[in-house]
Amino acid sequence: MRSNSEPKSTSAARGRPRSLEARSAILQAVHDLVSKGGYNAASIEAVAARSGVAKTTIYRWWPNRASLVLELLVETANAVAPPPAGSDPMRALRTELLLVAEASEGLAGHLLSALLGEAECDPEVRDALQQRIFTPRRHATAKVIRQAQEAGEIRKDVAPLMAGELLYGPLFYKKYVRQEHVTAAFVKEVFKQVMAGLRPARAPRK
Amino acid sequence: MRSNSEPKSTSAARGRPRSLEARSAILQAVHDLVSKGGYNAASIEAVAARSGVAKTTIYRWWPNRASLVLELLVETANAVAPPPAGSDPMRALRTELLLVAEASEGLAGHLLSALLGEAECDPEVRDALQQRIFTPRRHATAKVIRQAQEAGEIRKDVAPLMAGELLYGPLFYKKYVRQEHVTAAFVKEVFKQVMAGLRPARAPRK
Amino acid sequence: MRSNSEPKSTSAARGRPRSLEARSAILQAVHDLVSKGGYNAASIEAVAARSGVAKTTIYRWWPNRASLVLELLVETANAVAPPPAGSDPMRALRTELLLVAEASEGLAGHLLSALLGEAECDPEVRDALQQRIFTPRRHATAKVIRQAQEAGEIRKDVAPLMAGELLYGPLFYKKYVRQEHVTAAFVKEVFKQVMAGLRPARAPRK
Amino acid sequence: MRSNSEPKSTSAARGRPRSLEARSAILQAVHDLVSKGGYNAASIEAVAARSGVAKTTIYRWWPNRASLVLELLVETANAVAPPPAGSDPMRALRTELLLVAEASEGLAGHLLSALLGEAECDPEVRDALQQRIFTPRRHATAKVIRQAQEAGEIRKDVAPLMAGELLYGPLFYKKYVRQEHVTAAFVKEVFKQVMAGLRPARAPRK
DNA sequence: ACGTAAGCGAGACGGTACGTCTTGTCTTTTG
DNA sequence: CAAAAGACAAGACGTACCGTCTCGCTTACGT
Repeated sequence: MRSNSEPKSTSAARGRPRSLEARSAILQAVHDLVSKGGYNAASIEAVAARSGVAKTTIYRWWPNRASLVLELLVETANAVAPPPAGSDPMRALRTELLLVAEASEGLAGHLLSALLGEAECDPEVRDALQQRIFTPRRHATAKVIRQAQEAGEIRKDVAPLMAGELLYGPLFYKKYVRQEHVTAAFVKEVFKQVMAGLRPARAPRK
Repeated sequence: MRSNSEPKSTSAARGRPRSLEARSAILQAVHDLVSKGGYNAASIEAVAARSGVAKTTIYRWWPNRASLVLELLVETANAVAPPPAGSDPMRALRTELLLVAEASEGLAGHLLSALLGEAECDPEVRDALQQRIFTPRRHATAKVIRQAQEAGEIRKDVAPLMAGELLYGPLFYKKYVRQEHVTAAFVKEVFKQVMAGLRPARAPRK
Repeated sequence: MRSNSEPKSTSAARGRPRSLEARSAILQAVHDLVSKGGYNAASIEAVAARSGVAKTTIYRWWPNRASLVLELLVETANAVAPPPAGSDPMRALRTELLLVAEASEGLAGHLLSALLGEAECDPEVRDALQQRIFTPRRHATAKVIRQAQEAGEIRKDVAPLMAGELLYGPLFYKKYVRQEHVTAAFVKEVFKQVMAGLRPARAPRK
Repeated sequence: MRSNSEPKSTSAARGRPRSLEARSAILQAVHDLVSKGGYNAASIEAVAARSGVAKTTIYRWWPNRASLVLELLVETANAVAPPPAGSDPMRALRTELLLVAEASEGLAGHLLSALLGEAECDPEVRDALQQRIFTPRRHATAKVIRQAQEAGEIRKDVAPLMAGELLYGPLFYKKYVRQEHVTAAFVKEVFKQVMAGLRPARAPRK
C-alpha cells in the first residue's frame, strides 16, 4: 500500500502540480460520508461526487478505498490519541488506555472497524494497518511498560508486549469484536484488574 | 435476523415442504467458497451457482449474505469448540481457551472475521452475532469461572464476566483485530499471566 | 389453444368437479387487473393473488396468460358487439362498424391490443385469435355484404371478404396499429368514402 | 423516448466520446437476435452478451428494450421503404404501398409487430412510434395524394389523410392485426378497389 | 359407506431477465 | 502533465414472474 504523503523525490516536478485542495477535499468527503452513512456510504463514486473531484484523481493517488480510509484513520488517530508520554509510567499507561477507548467511540473507531472488514480480504490492508497503526503504538506502549518495570511497578518476568496484550485485549475485544460500547468505567476496571496481576508479588500498592 | 433452523411451531405445515437438500447444499457451497476464496468469493450468485440452487431459494430463507454465513458459523463453532464442561473448572477454562484459539485459525475464524466487517455496517448482523455467538459463550464461560471461584481458585472480588474479558480479550485482539496468527504458546502464556492476577492472594503459586 | 368452456363429452366426470366459482373469480380478476393497470398488471401471480385461487388451478385450465385473456376477450366481444343482423344490409354494416369501433375503445380494445403483442411471439395465440375472433366475424360481415350485393347496393365485382378489408382496415389500422382513439365521426367518414367506391357505377344513392 | 442519434449541440463534448462501435454492435445484435428468435429473444441481457457490450452501456443510451428496437426499426424502415417520390403521383402511391407491404414481410415487420405490443403498455413507446414512424410517413403520403388531386386523378372532396387511411388500412389490418401474410396480389387489388372509389366521377375507368 | 380420483389451496423450487449499483480502466478536452 | 468529465467492461445485487413440483385437504362419483 502506497504511502501518499511524501513529497516527490525528483528535483523539480514537471507538469501541473498535484492539487492539494483536491487531496483535502477528498479526505474531507470521506470523513463526512463515513460519519453520516457508515463505511459503505463512502464509495469511491460517492467520494468523487461529494468532493467535486474526478474518480481518476482518486485512483491516481490511492489504489483502493481501503487505503484512502486508512490515510484518514492515521491522521485522525494521531490527532485524537497521541502515543503515551510523561514521567509517571503507570499514569501514562492508564491515560493512554482511556484515550484509546474514547477515540474508539468516535470516527476513528468507525474507520478502524470498517478497515478490519477489508483487512480480512485484502492482505495489503492488513499489513498497512499493522505498520501504520498497531506496531508503532504497541511499541510505544511497550516502552512505557519497560519504564514501569524499571520503576518496580510491574513484574519483570512479563514481556512488555505481552503486558500490552493483557491491557488492550479486553478493550479491543469488547469494542471491535463484540462491537459493544466501551465506557470509562469498564476501562478503569480492566486496568485495575490487569495491574493487580502484573504488580510484583508481596508489594501490594495502596 | 431470522434463525432458520427451528421447525415450524404450527401443527401441519401447508404447501410443499422445505427442501433439506437445498439447505445443506447451500451451506456446503458457502463453506467451500469461503474456504477457497475468502468471504468475497461467497457471493449469493456464486453460492447459487455452486450449490445448484436458485438464487430465489436462498433469498427465501436468508435475508442477506451475512445471515447465511452466520448460520454456517454457528454450526461450525458448536461443532469445533463446544462450550466448556468438566469437573475441574481451571482445566475446563484452559481447554476452552485453547480450543477457541484453534478454531480461530480454521474456517470458523475466517467466517467470524468476515462477519465482523459486515456487522460494522449492519446492526442486524451485529445483534445476531451477539445473540447467537458471543452471549451464550460468554455466559457459559462465566459459569465455569464462578465454579472456580467456589473452589477458591479465583478471587471472588472479580466479576465472572470481567474475568472472561481478561482471558479472551488478548486472544481476540490479536486474532481478529490485529489479524495475526495465534499460537498455542501465546494462549498458554496469556492464561498463565491472567490467572496469576486472578488467583487469591493467600494461595501461593502451585 | 384449448377451448375451456365446453362441458366434458364423457358421460360422468369422476373426481371433484371443476369449481365454477374459481373460474369466474379468475376471469373477474383478469378483468379488474387489466382495467386498472393494463395487460402487464395481469400477471398470473397477480391474478392468483387477487382471485384467491392457487396458481396451479389457473395453469390446470389455461396454458398461459394469453389464452386466459383470450377467453375473457371472446366473452366480452360477443357481449359488446354481436355479429351484424337485420333486414337492411347497408344499415347492418354501418351499425356493426360503429359497434366495433365503440367496443375498441373499451376493455375489449385493451385486451385485443395486448393479445396482438403476444400473438407476434406465440403462433398458438395468433391462430386462436384468428379462429375465435377474426374469422367468424369476417365471415359474418361477408355474408351481409353478399346480401347488399344481391340488393344491388354493392358492386358484384368485389369479393365480399375484400370489401370487408376495405371497410374495417382503416378502423383497425388507426386503433390497433397507430393506437389512436377512434371516433364515431371517423368511422362514419370511412363508411361513406368506402361505400362511394363500392356502390355500382351510375347508380348514385342519395 | 430519447432520440439517440443527434450529435451534441454544444461545441466540444467533454469526457470520453461515445463509442460508435459499441452502438453499431448493439444494433447489429438486436437485428440478429430478433431475426433468429423473435422479439423475446432480444432481451437486454442477450443483446449485451452477443454484442460484447456491457449492460450499463446499453442502459446509458436507451431507457428500455422498446426504444432500442425502435431505433433499429427507424433505420431499417428508411433503408427499405423510403418515402414516396417521383413525377407520377399515382405511380408513386402504388409503388410505396407495395414497398411497405414487402418491408412488412421482412425484419421491419417483425420489429413493428413487436413494438405494437409494447406500445399498448407504455405510452412513451406509442408516442415515439407515432413521431418517428407513422406521422412522417402519413404526411409524406398525404403530400403525394394532394399532387394526385391537383392532377385530377383523385377527387378533391376527400381529405388526403383520410385517403391514406383507406389505402393503408387494409394492408396494416391484415398484416399487423390479423397477422396474416400479405402478398403483392392482395395489395394490388386493394389499390385498385380503393382507387376506384377515389377517382373523380367524370373520369372513366382507364 | 367407502374408496378413489380429480380439483383445489398453499407454497417451495429451478430459472430467466430485469434495472441498478459500484469497481477500476480508458479516452477525451481543459487548465 | 494533472485534473475534470464521463464512457466503458465487468459483475453482483435483490426483485418479479415464470411454469413446475409436492404436499394435505375437499368433494363427488363409483362401487
